[in-house]
Amino acid sequence: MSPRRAKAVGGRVGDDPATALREHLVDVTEGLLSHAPISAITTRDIARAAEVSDGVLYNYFDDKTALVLAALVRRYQRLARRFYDSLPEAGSATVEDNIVAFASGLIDLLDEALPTVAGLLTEPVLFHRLLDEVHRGELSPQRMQARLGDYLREEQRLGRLPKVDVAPVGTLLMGSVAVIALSSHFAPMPNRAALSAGLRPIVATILRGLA
Amino acid sequence: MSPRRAKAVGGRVGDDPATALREHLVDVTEGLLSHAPISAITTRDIARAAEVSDGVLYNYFDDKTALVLAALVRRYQRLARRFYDSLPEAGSATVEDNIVAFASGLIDLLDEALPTVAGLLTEPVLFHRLLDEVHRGELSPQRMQARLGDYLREEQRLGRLPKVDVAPVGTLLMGSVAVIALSSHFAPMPNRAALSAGLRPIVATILRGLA
Amino acid sequence: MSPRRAKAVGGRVGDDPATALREHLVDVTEGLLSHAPISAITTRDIARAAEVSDGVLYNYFDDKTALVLAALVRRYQRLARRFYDSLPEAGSATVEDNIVAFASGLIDLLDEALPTVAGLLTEPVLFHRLLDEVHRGELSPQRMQARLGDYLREEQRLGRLPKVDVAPVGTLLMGSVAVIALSSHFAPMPNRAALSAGLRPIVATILRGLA
Amino acid sequence: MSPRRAKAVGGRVGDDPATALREHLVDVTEGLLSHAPISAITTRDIARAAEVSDGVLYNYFDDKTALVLAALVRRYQRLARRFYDSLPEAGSATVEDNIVAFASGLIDLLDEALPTVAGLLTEPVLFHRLLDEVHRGELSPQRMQARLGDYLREEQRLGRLPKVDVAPVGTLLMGSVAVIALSSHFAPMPNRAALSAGLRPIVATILRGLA
DNA sequence: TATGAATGAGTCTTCATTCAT
DNA sequence: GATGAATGAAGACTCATTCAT
Repeated sequence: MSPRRAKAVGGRVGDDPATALREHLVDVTEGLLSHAPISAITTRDIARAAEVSDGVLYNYFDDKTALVLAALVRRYQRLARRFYDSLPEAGSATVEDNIVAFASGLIDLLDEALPTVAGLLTEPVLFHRLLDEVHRGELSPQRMQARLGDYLREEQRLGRLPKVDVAPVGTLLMGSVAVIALSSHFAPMPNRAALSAGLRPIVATILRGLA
Repeated sequence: MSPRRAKAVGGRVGDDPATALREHLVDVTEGLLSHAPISAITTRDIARAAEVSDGVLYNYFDDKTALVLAALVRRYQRLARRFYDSLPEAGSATVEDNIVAFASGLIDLLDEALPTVAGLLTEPVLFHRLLDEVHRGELSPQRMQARLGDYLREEQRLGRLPKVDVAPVGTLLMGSVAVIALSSHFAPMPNRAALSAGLRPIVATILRGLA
Repeated sequence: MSPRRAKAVGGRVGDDPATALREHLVDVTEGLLSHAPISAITTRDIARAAEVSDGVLYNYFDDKTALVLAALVRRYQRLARRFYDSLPEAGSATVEDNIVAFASGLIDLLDEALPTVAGLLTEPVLFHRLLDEVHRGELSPQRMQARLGDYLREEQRLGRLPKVDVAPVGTLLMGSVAVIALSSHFAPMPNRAALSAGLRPIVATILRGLA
Repeated sequence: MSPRRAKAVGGRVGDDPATALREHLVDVTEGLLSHAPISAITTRDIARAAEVSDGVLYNYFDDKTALVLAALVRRYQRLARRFYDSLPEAGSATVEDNIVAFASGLIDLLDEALPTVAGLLTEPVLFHRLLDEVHRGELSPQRMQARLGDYLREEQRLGRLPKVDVAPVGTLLMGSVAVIALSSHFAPMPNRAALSAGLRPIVATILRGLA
């Protein structure tokens, strides 16, 4: 019953052990977020998964919400980073292929993020705090749309795209992608393969619309 | 221990009073659905809001879930009905105006439905039961998309639209609308007016893409 | 919603209809007692089974307990009556056969009564009120034991049984029967056939003990 | 909202305090079992009686059922142990005295166990789980009957009992004892003294029956 | 007198949070 | 700092009983 050391922190060499435990809790919570809706994750689940006692979390976070928020931010950043890293370079391949690639990246992103986001809409407080955090950072959603705009304008500069307003492309593409990703969750018989296949004609239509 | 008469049922003239309370409960629950995520609505909240005792709901529904389901179905039908009633006739006005009108209706629909739908993703059982109910009815989501297709084909017959495949239009339009509706929830400072304004160039781009 | 006649009372010709409904409730409740433990029978179950409204029972009984008590008394009397009617006559067949017959009747009685009695021990109030009722009547359990005594003394008078004290026979027989009946409920693998078969050697032992 | 230390655990010196509370809960529940039928014991009653908060029981048991089961097993073992410890040795005193002693022990056992056992018949799940537990242990009911058989055969070997089949003795004795124990519950005015007094002639009759 | 909807106390169970050790 | 048992407010649901009609 006397205080014991946390068992499973491990701690990367050179890290402050206290910080290490904090990070460990966030990691573990982030992991749980992919498997269950927030409301179904209990503090005990987290403690068990982290192989740590029930009470520790309160040594590092004000409450459960604060921990979950930290995990959500981390999750968002991981997904956003992966998305950014997969973006094509202007001038390479064909414009259509590149836009399809961009859309595919978005689908992957949404596909993973949607369940979590959906679960979040259930917790307005958490949700708005997450938005605040996320918009503060350099990987904000706004910048994701802007990035597509940058790419398109670069292609216009390279003469591979007519010089018209490219703003609607963002909305059209994001939207189509969202429909596709959502459909795979909503449809009575999810058929993501077919929907993904539908991506190319959609991109083609958008590109024709730019002409 | 001392039963009393229900206080707030009121009852529309000519209604079966028993049915009246059942409807009252559904009404009240539907109302609560707009203000709070499903998981945050307790049976007590419902009873309080209905000014009725804690146990009544079980006189009319098997379950909290059954009541909530009834309220969701009602909500869906109300929104879908409003949407259908706002649809333009082929041949009237301009095609672009009509599609913008269609999209506006969708935005209104999604705007109200999204929080509820999102909250539903957390409750798979309820969600699938709602889908079953909703697909059984005449206002099913499928028919909503089909309706746009019908309209576009009618305009093709009238010669106001080129005779190409109109399928992508559905996805593009639904998607853009979803983005716009979602943005109003995600953005730190929702600016729906501006987003709605962006609708016309988007529709224009889609129409050009059909040419 | 206006008062209606009870639907399913039927009423034997010439009966006071009010009494008829009272009896009907008792009948129905008695029926339910064979199928479920008392604590699992709700007033609603009774009303449903009687095809009568939820509240009627309170027009004829102080509360649920009073109705159930009436049903228990009726049940007891029915079983006891059946038992009495199956008793052998002194002088007929053989003494051993007659005692076996007596024991068989007891087994049948206990077999039906045990679940109900067991369920009763859960409700001390009800239980003691039932005992009071039952001991007041002419079919009291005491008289059941006495009846065996009467039979045995009659056989002694007929010279078919040695003239010793027959009092222990009652306890021995009732007890063995109880063990047999109970075993069929308690045993992990009830094997009533085998136990019933064991009856004859037991009776033989008892008779030898009387010599 | 404001957790406090458990008040009444006390803890026997040297015990693991966690185990102490678990045991305390079982003790308290066992105590309640003697005073009230299982179905009338609420989790709150237990918590109150243990002077502990409503939720603790779920820190140690899956279920109310699990706790009650533990208490029942304990109760059974306590009673069975007492019974075994009171059994006579073959060869000592007289055979009749010894069998009377055996029967007295059984009466004591049944007297305490009957109300609980009866209440159990109402809860089939609990009942079968208890049987499983109890049959697994070394104090199983089967061994109780076997024990009497062992004793009688030992007396036969010592020449103090005729060498006939002793099987019926078990049923006869157990049964008579059951009748006596039951009578003390069924009779309007329990008169256990008188009934116990009736034991000797019964045993005498049984022994004569063996000759 | 019969109806049956309404009542609400009471049941079991969960879980974020605290705090003595 | 770490522990993890204890807390107790809630939550969904049941059901004997009442009473306006």
